[in-house]
Amino acid sequence: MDSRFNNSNLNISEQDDTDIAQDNAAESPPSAVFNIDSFVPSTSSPKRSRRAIQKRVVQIPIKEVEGSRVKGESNTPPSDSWAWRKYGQKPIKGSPYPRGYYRCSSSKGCPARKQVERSRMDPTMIVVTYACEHNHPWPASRNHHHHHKSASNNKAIVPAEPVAAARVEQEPESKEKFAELGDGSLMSTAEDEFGWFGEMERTGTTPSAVLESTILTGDDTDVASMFLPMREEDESLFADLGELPECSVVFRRVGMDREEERRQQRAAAWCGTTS
DNA sequence: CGATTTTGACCTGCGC
DNA sequence: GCGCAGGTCAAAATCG
Repeated sequence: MDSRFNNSNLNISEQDDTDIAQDNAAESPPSAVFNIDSFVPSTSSPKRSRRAIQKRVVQIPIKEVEGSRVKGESNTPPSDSWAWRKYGQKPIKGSPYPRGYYRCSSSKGCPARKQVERSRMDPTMIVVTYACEHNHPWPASRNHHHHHKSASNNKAIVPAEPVAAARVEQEPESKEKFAELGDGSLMSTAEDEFGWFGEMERTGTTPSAVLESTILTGDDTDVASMFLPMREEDESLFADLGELPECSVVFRRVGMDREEERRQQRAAAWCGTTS
């Protein structure tokens, strides 16, 4: 239906965090499509938590990122407007490409994280998953001053701020499923539920695709609020996203947690403070 | 010299 | 209970 999202180049998928939120997943989709793991530190028990987490997935053509020259052209995180510090990398089971884990370095306790990996389906695409708390805005980009990439290794990561993201994964074998998802349910849902979805396109950002999802855990009370249109914060987030390379796909996920606020509060404080 | 990346070890959730 | 996957930590190495 949405020709815009119909590009075979883009793949958008949504994952169910149901697992995280609830033990019984109505249907556990085969590992096929996407799996979103909780970005949340294991410290928090996945069972009933209330922390809200936003996740956004962005797909960017490697071309745009062409930062990989000598290094391992595996996954070069596209530069956004925030600062990130890589804290890990792991090979992913069905994918020939590793996944890099980044943490926001704009502000000290910033909880924002992001994962960067090459799309299995489209090796030409880089999938970036941003994750952050729903309630707190990303820290101000600290790289405002110097915005050159850290040349440490050829990596071009400019300070970026965390947004929230979801990770997109695709299975080589279950492309069909994927297609279905991307095509219909998901997309429509997005459109219906979120007006911004459409706006984004208009904005001229021309992202390949955008997806937003809300993850609820335990309570549905907040669900409503979460689903509602985005707030200022969200907007800003998007604005930031606008900086992303053209054809990018953005997904967003929101989840809620309950305990663990402590940690987050701290973090939030940091980020929110905009130190 | 400080900020980051690299990389293997460690930890946790999940499925069998 | 064990092993697999995925995510994070931490120490050493690098970059600027």
